Amino acid sequence: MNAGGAPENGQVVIGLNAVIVAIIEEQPKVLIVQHTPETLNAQHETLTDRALPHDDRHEALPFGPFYPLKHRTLESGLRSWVEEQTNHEIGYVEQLYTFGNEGRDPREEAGGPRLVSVSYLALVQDTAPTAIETAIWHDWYRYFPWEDWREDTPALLESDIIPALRQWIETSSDPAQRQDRYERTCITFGLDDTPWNDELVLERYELLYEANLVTEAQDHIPDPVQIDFRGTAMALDHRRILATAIGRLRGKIKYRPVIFELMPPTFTLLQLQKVVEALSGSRLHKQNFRRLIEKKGLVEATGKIKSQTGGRPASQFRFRREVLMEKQALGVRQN
Amino acid sequence: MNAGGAPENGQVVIGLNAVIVAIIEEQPKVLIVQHTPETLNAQHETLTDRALPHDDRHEALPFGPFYPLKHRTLESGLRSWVEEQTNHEIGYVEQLYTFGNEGRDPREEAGGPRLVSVSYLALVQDTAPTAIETAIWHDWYRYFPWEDWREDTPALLESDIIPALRQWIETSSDPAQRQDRYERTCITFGLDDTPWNDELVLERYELLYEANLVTEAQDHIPDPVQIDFRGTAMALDHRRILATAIGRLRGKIKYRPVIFELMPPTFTLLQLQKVVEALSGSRLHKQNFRRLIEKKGLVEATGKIKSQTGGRPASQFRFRREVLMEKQALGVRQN
DNA sequence: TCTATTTATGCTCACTTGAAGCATAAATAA
DNA sequence: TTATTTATGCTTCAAGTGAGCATAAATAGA
Repeated sequence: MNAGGAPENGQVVIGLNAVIVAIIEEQPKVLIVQHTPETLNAQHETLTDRALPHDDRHEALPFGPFYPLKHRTLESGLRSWVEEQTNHEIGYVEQLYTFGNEGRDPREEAGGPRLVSVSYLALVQDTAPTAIETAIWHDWYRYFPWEDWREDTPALLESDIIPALRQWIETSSDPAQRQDRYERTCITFGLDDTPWNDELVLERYELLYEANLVTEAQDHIPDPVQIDFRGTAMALDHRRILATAIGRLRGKIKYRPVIFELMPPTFTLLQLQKVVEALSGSRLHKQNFRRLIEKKGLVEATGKIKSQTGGRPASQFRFRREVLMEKQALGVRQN
Repeated sequence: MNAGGAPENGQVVIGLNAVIVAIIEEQPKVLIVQHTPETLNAQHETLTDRALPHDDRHEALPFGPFYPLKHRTLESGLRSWVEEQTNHEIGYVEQLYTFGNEGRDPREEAGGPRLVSVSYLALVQDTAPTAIETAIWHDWYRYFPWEDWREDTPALLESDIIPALRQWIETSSDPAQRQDRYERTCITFGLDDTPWNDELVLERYELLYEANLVTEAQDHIPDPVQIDFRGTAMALDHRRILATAIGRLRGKIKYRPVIFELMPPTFTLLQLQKVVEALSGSRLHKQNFRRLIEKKGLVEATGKIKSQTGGRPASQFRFRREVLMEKQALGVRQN
């Protein structure tokens, strides 16, 4: 018997996962911790029932507990341990998704509780060093190299992923399934003239997973050389959560001014553009970008001028805090 | 001591809330159950600490338990009890939000577990009668009369809500707060030439809540005459969940073809338009709507023709199932 | 039967938005 | 000095959107 709830139907424990994003030197970074198999076992969900190879290479998202007696809300629980661990004030928090899949916690089989994880996206203001030594800021394209189109088409796509996907399409014996695979590949990976859609990060990852092209999907210990071949693998389903976060953020910046949560107090328009490009993984037309930003009225010139830009000095801008109120205030959509 | 988890930090129970939507006779409907105070106490979260008046008028969203030992995933748990209770196959399910606020379950104070509710939006295919006699399909504008702009501007807005909000703005003594209130009211309620944004359902409800203009926000037993004045009140924070669902759905139909989950297998373009209008609460330009739909290639003519339309017979269409795969396939955005 | 009314459907037009590029200004680097 | 880099203003062409005109084909009613 326990304190409350439906004991005969099993118990539940809640955990909080955070994708903590910052822009450091114009690159998109996520806070990553190194987990040992033991710490992982206690905490996370898997995308499948298969266990990951225990080879000590577990890069994982930070994970925190939810203490019902201490935290008034899920979000305040998240904020408290994230701010504690990162020394950053969190500007923006958004709930991503709640995972309740069976079979993530091995202790479940021994009658342990079901682990339900609520995942969050958090944006922090740049880069005071973190309090935890085990945590590192990693470029998020480390995990999704095919998502970075800032310098031309990612090489890995042409040389490896697209051919592998085409082969996966062809290996199906059922014509309807081939058709289905082909269409989904078109949409997500922009095959055959379909335009690339930067928001489909999760859909692309899931397609690769289904096609057995990422390490997490393999049920054998992978060849060490292969492990990081198509992006660095992560513990359990953390790469999936990260993909959710990136896709959500890419969509969000197009219609909400969340971008400023990642900016320093004052910046030039090119700096702003670089951050948008870092997140969306694509290049933007400079003149049109500034026209857009100025039209929206999201920023105002400080009157100051920044030299050492490598060229003509640029006006500095600041974000107009007022528009934060305007919940629907437009973002920086450019296409 | 209990079976697992962090007992010293309190326990947690998970519940599942569903906003089940169907279109019945071209009106947007949600499945509503009548709750007694007792059934409510055991289950839901409140927006504040204040209790609702116990006057037997509790219209509530269907609620179901999550059994970790029975349900592989949260979603399958939801599907199983919803399909059981409604006799409908659910075409589409989307997780909305997870609420973990303190103070919803009165038993918490007596050492009971924290109640965490995961809420879902479910779309069902029309209208076989439901299995539960206590459940009724209600027009969703019953709860948000100000959201229905299909026949001109809602009368309640001009006559009551806008004046009340203006007064609320003025009653603030702090000028900055007045400014803030004014701007938020402009954005959400389209004051002073700001255009009405159909997706801000939740933001509008929360503004009314903050301004003490909805029954749920009042901490006294309301005048019976007043209860349904600004839309029918719901139990606890269910009206808030419903607002989340409506806003999410209104946004979704603009870029994903979820609308077809609500349509019969075959339909005319006007029928499709009426459904979009019912959801978005606005009128659309007929010729432009059909141009849009035909351009997207989401539908195909069946070749058949429907008479008794009250005018010239119309071609019947069906949804092209193929495009369901195309996750990014465009929806029916018209503005 | 004739006519008003209703719905279906094709098409035009003005206007807005978006993508791309030209051109000039004002710094730094060599 | 000159090439290079960045900043910034402006134009042009194409595509998309909103609004309305016009015609077709049914029903409802006198």
